[in-house]
Amino acid sequence: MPDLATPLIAWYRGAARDLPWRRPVFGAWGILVSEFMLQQTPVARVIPLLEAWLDRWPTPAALAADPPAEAVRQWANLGYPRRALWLHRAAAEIRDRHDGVVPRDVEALLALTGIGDYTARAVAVFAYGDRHPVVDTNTRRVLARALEGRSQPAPPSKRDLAAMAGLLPADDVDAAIVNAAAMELGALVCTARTPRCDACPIAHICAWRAAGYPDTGDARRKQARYEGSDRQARGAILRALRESAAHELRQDAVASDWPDAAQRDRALFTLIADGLVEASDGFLRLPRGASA
DNA sequence: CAGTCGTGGTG
DNA sequence: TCACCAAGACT
Repeated sequence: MPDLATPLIAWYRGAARDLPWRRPVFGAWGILVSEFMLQQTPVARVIPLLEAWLDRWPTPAALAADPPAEAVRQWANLGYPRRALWLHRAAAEIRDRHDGVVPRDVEALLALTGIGDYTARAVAVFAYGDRHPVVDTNTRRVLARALEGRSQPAPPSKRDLAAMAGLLPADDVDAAIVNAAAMELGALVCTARTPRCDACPIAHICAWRAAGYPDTGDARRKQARYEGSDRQARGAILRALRESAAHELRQDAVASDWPDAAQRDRALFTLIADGLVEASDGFLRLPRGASA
């Protein structure tokens, strides 16, 4: 196994972006919120909304004290609005189970709503400095190329965690940097479309480069078309509710111009099932929560 | 395991 | 122009 850690650490020192959540004082809650927002949403779109979020809700308890509707509205156009609901639930769980303190233990983090293998370890490592493998889509691509000689990674797997764990130095601080550096390399250099191999600090040990950059195929799931999809219909309904000054709309007026009425109704049904929308007496609202 | 879930920038 | 892509998680 080639040593990736040493060149990655050296490269990261000089090339890492100055991102808000990397500031030493950012705090575990800020890290947690940033990780929720970064799930499938690009960094540049997250930064302004993250800062607004933390200005409004500087602690988990502050967020949990407001109704989920406020979280969904503040989420704005980040996409996948279930994440706003889940972040609100996680905040309440942190208040109720952990005295309002973001837990440090990976198992406790995994038990929170909306937190999976990536986010749990990202918080434990980047907020608390513990030694765990953190594997995101960037890291999987870097390892697929450098170690397996593939052009694109296989679908996510539990094996990814073990593979990354095997690359981490013994020291906690160094291990955290290697985790961050692998992600950063994938984001800046070892990119999905046009990798900048001339600027890569591990090009000399890259199996994909040694093999002549073969196209090994792409086993990733392809995204469904968005235009005309149920997701677009859901987005239109939720946008109308977010932007409603009265915080409610007549059900027969929401997305009334949507071309496919059956699709609109189906989208609304799933939004209600997801807890993103509440319906009563002919009106739709964002969720106000169980307690008054 | 495979399907589902937003939104906007970009090559 | 339009398909691809983006610090995933849940069912």
